[in-house]
Amino acid sequence: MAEQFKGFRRGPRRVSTEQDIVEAALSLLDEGGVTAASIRGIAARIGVAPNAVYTYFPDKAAVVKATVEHLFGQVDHAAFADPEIPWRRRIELIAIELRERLKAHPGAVGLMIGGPMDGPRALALNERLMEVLASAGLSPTDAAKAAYLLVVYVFGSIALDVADLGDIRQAPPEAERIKARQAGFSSITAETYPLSASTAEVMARYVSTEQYLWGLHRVLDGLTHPLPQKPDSATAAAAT
Amino acid sequence: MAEQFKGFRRGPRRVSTEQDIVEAALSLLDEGGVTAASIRGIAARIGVAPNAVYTYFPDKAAVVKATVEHLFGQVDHAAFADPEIPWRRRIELIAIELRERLKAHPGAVGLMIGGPMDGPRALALNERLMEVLASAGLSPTDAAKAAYLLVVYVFGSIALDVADLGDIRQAPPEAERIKARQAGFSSITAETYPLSASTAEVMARYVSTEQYLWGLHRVLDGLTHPLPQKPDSATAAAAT
DNA sequence: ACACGATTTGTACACCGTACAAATTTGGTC
DNA sequence: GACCAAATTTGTACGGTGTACAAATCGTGT
Repeated sequence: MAEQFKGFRRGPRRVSTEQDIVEAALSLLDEGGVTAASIRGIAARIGVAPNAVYTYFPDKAAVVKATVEHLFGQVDHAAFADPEIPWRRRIELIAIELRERLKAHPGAVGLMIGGPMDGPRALALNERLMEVLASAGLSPTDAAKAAYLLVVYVFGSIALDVADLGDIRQAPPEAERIKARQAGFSSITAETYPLSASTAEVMARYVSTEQYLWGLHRVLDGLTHPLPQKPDSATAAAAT
Repeated sequence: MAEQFKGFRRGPRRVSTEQDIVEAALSLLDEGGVTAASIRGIAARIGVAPNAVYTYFPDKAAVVKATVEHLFGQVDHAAFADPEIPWRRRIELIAIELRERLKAHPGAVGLMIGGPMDGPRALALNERLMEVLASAGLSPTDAAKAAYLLVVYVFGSIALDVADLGDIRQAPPEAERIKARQAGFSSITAETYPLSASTAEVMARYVSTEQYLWGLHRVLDGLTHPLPQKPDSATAAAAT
């Protein structure tokens, strides 16, 4: 222990640390989106030259990675550990917590989807999920697969929620938008597709927490009560 | 009709069209990832000055949008329309088709997650899905919600599949990687989290089509056979 | 007081998206 | 065939990005 700590932090540490950088990145992300979270912007916010960041992080990717990890660290695991709460409710609570935590930083969500979710805290979340599912009676293998499925649902849902689904949410396609689109790439979107109005409505409506939880429970239903599989349809296709 | 077509295409159309641009963008995306698909790169591939692209597209975002739409256009809808095939198998077929089509262009997947999926072809896909679910006996409202859930699962699954999950897949964290990480952002990842080896194993294994379909069918199970809801847990939380 | 090492900074390079005006090519009209 | 107008391409340029390199600065142990 004493030997481990021998090499003390030296040098002119004035303002910046890893924490400062990550926090600056997060705040910039919230204010101005992904584009605002630049190395130069981060450095300017801390009051430091851009290159100073490279003392603590080798890459910008590393900064992003650390920021994502920082977000995962804010997720409260308390509900997971409480054995008083029934397991389904526990998962529901953590799904809500995760969603609210991530939706607080929409810019960051775009960063982790397709990005680095392999940090220790992100994996720890998956680990806890598996434990809960195992305690619900699932076999270790099924619990692992189920945990992955749940993660997919939660993140996929949040991603599509936060995503820029264009102007579907805000307004029906007016003539102006159509004109602009046709001017932009006419030959590609020249064909017409039958589109009912309900599609846009549903996508606009699904952002609610209520429907998020509805989907979550349908997934849980399928996990805990899988239907007996007929050998002719799904299994046959999967075996190839 | 005749009046509509009066303004004929004039001018020196030598090499570039919307199609050429999109195809160049896609090929560059496949070869070098997102960073390679730059306006300058696309223009260079067609043998044109970078600015020439802006004749056909107002933005780079428009190019991305068109590329994503182009991908959706490659998805074969045939299985959807065939009433001979049982509906569950139809959904399975389209899920496989979509997955294979998207996995052929991993770089593009990162583009659409959190990106523009509001094109006519993307919406048409959702529309067909709703039709199949409705024909399976679901009410229009439930069909709409179920379609959204399925889209979330399919895209979330593919996204996590294609995503750079770090080195989890490839190798266990060796001392070298740990050292590099600690050198990069020591104070943040200094804490240790309990991590079982199975987490990494499961994530590494789940890329298989078999498990992708397993999850799909569990979701379908939950959709077609939702458990009777107890008023104390989920519904109470959702009502708030 | 001195030196060492960690940290910060200045400068610079290659790349990005894209705005603007000038040049080029084409089709239709006289 | 000459001309015009419109569509397309290009040259140049600006501000932005990530980041490599060497020089300068500062805190700390001896």
